[in-house]
Amino acid sequence: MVKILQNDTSPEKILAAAKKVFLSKGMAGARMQDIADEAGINKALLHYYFKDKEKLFEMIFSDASKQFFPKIAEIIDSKANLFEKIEKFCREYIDMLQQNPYLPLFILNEVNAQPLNFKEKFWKNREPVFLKFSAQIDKEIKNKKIKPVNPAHLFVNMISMCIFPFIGKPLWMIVSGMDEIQFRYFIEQRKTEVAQFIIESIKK
Amino acid sequence: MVKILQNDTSPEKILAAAKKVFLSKGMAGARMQDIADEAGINKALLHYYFKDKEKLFEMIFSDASKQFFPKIAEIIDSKANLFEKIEKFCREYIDMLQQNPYLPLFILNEVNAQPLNFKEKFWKNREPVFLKFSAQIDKEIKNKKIKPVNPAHLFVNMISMCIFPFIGKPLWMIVSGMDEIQFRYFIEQRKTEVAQFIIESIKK
DNA sequence: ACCTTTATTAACCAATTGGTTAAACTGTAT
DNA sequence: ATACAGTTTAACCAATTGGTTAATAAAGGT
Repeated sequence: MVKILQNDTSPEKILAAAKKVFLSKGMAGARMQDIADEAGINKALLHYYFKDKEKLFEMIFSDASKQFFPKIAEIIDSKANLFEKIEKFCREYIDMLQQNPYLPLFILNEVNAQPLNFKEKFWKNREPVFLKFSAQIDKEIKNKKIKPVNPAHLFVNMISMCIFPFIGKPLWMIVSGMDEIQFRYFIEQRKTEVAQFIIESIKK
Repeated sequence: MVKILQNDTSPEKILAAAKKVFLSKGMAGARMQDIADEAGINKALLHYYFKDKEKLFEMIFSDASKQFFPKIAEIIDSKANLFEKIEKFCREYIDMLQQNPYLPLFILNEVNAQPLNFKEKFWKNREPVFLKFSAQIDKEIKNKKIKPVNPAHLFVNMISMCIFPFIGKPLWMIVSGMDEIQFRYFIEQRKTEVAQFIIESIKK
């Protein structure tokens, strides 16, 4: 079932189609013909506007990166106290992933496939977001606001619980017997459940 | 760098090579010629012993499933108390993943790509592992041993924190600046840290 | 109207890739 | 030695696929 996109310029149609195909099939599984069909245009136009598959993929990946990463830094940098930040992060990040459920698997597949390529092209001049987070945790520990926990594990735990359910969605639906509507509600709950779970664990 | 396997029968060499290639490249990215090279044999032998790419892939996937899933049920079913079970699960499951770090991304990519196919071929007659876990949680809540938590979220949280670090490994190494040795130590810590983090959150 | 540039397409091309074949090789039983 | 079954290989084949080309259509300026 190919849904042809209308009302946009050709490059826009191509990007929308490429995003859809690359995010669900990945670089290796995506077919240029499928992207052209999805966009409702001739395959040659893909090369006319974007040179080749790799360039088109990089375009999509770059876009996806901008959704996936800056959101984390943005909240870590904000001026809320720790618990508020944790709540805000879990709520907003899970919400963003709910609207882009294929993002995590897409990004992580590519980073795993070519870590060095990713580091050089997409991780130059990034803010040291984890160091900031870590520093704040250490401060809160020193001020006796939270138990002495390892910031690295806390950070990874939080990220894991936010992201993984989207990667494991179809498996979890099979295991739990949930349907689409129940899963949607389950994710809705997690927007507050995850932060609560974390805070319960680290609060004094 | 192709390392040719020796001392085994051809089918064994093929399976070992196929596992290596499929787990790191996935179905779409894997090449039959690469598998043959890795096994140090002629490509035609792949078809002689395993018919075609799909059959060979299913062989590997079936094997991987047997590592990935039964381990969960095994521990959930054991006769320990809840906290011991959580500790045992996190320790043993993370340990297993440490020895098979590509397993999660491999399994989850395939399940996401073809959920129905997975359900029919690999999830028939499985034990209702989540229901058992859920029942035990409800019992512990009723007996006032732990806070009233939602078993579904608890289960997904635990699985997420165990599995995700292996999917996000290269990204986390870039973000945190860890090298291989540090990451290994980080995982070693998580074998106890994750369970502790969970128990701190739910204990009364 | 006419020309020029840009956009779009059908047809085509070359490389890759999964899979086949027929011949050669290896070991074993007679 | 010979026959025979199972094993292995080089060469080949057909389909797929990323990418090109040359011709056509559309748009814009004069």
